Amino acid sequence: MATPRFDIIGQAIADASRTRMLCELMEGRSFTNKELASAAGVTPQTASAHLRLLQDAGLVVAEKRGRCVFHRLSGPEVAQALEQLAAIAPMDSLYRAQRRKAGGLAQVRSCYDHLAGPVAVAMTDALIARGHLREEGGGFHPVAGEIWAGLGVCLPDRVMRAPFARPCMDWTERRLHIAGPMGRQILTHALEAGWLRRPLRGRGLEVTTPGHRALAERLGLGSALAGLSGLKSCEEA
Amino acid sequence: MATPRFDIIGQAIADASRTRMLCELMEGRSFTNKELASAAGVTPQTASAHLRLLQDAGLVVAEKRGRCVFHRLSGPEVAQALEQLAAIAPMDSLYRAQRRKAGGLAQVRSCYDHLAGPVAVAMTDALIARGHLREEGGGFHPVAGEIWAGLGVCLPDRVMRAPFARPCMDWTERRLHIAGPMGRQILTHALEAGWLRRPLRGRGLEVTTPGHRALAERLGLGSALAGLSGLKSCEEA
DNA sequence: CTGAGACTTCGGCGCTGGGCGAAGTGTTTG
DNA sequence: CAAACACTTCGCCCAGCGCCGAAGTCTCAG
Repeated sequence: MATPRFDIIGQAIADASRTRMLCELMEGRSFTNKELASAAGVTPQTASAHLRLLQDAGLVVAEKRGRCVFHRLSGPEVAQALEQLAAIAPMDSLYRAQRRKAGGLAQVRSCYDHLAGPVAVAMTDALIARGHLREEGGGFHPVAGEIWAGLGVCLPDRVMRAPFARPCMDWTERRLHIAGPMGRQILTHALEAGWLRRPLRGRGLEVTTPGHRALAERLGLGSALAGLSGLKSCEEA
Repeated sequence: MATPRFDIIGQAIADASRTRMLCELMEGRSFTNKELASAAGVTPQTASAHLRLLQDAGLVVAEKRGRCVFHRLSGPEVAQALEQLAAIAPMDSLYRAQRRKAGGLAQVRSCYDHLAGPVAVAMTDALIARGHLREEGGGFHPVAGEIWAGLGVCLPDRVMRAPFARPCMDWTERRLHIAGPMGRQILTHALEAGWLRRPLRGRGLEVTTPGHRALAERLGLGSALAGLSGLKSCEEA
């Protein structure tokens, strides 16, 4: 029989430790062996074996700089496939408790190359409610040019000609939100405009004061952002 | 850490036998234990264990009718996730040889709920070349109404209002083709109009004589269909 | 009722693979 | 050069799982 070798990918993601590493890597940044070992709760030598396996499966690429090795997902297709899996995978049972404890954790975060978390879902809802975006047939369609006006963003023609919004199932919200090229542009712009900032330490993204104002004024997200003023990223224990 | 349990899905697809079963199930129909055991090359009792596992992972549902149990993928999300994985998974090395031997096998087939195979790819290309479909930002966009005229198909308003075409990476061609709601409509129509037929035995779909004529005249696919006249589905060995 | 067929359960075998401690390699710092 | 550090390799232990033969359950045909 002619078959794609799902099993090779399956082997790679079949282990809980590797799953945790991949979830970490979904943030889009590079991570060192040590960071990923800590995220997975194993020793560095075990993590090393896992990462080698993930590399062999083609999910992860490594780059050596000095005495450090930086690992990241090998491409957007991988992130997209993992997202798709997350849509059908059960959630970690520890999740709900942890989320309560962690508070603001993951309110805003990056999902490989676009925004995710409750705020991203709220943004998508607001864009639809205001007529800037249309949901149909399982996809998001921008109402020509409108979406950019809604965000108050000026974008290059190249992007205007390819404003395709791929839906993405959020891990925590289980709701669709904007991914794809448009999602990437929104994240990029939000970072460039200073609405969001990657904190030096820890996970997630910080909403800056101008970011608060912009999202509240342009999309009416004041209430969704209510608990976030001065939000610092939260660490576990 | 809050994580989706990729590993549960991973465990389920981590085995080559289960991979073969899933590929079989991707056709979209229901299959019995015995059929799937044969497809995977294992005994029925082993297949039974595998299917139980796939069921526990939520990938497959079983329906008991009389003394037979029919298994099928639990939903479109599963098929979509598997497609996405196929895009990043290496192909079975036996594949190329088998494909040559099998000849017409898989020239046209269903991929869960839409068309796949070389002919589906050619259809997509033809629709783009003729201006009925636009590819941008990683998605396909119908040029309003035109695609249906191109296919000579009259479809309900409901579909016209939601003509979203999700791209799908074909297993064999490694090329994008039409999936999503539009893909489902195209497959449904092709079956209803008698252009395609599910053979009683064997895999894939048959292109009927009217189907040949319709695709050649409307989309200029005469050459793509050249080797297929009177095509019967091919069995292995 | 009896036999055949589809499927599942059970038990046992053998292999694979995750885990860590200890030791090794290469790089940066002092 | 020596010490610190990041990472990898090696060797070992043990749990888990794929596989099949044999036996059991359920359903249908005669």
